Amino acid sequence: MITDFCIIDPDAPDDLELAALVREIIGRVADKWTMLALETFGEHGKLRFTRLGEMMGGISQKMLTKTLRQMEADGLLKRTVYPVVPPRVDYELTELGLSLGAAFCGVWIWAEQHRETITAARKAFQERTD
Amino acid sequence: MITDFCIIDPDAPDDLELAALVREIIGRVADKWTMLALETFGEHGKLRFTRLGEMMGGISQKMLTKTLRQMEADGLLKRTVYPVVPPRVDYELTELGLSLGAAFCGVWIWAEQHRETITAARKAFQERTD
DNA sequence: CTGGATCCTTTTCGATACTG
DNA sequence: CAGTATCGAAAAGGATCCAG
Repeated sequence: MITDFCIIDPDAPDDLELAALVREIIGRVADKWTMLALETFGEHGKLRFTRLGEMMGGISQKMLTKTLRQMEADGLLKRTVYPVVPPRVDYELTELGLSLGAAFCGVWIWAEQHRETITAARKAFQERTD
Repeated sequence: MITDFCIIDPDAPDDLELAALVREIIGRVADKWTMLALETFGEHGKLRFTRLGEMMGGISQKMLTKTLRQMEADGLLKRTVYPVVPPRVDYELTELGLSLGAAFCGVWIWAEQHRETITAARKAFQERTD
């Protein structure tokens, strides 16, 4: 499937089911809030719920909860609950989460490197379609 | 921003505005249909509207149009209209589009390599939260 | 402090019908 | 063939209130 863009494990199965799974996985991790969380954890390491929300900026607590649950379910995040009152919960990336952050670097770098080209393309397209 | 995951151009500006732009760009290109289109073009090169829709499978013509317009606006895609009847329109990736496909390889490979780990994590999480 | 539950608004998306 | 236009269903997302 990906063979035109990159060298890939030739033994990897190449059926529709796998492609669907891979896309489903990417669809989840490529989520706006997931990426932002990944970035925030990458910068600050272990974080508590409220602090994380502040660092991410603009996320509602509902979305924060949902994002964290999803990342935890996918094994990207480790959640540690301290049985104290008031409750304290720490979140930090797992090895898997860290490796995803690394994998995403290619795209982040691409976006940074080409941001001006893209902005220019958008402007040109905008003017072209009047 | 990304400095914890990868080595990055030290001269790159590092303000909130840039981060927002980069995230906005990634949010667009990490879209499900955009990624699928990228993959399909990577495999088959130049394609016509209807043919592309067939190759992508399951996409509505409305979403196909929207995805193609968006990619074209961002400079990922070149659209060629032949003034014939019935109309013929060819789409193919630009250099920028190809480079994005390459950048996404890291994530695709990550998803393929870790698909079983993720599936297992999901199952474990599911059973853990009963 | 950490979230679950609820309500409501906004956005997304598919299906359908229509045009040059 | 390659779209545009429109409608309604469904999902995403925000705001608020409440509980352990």
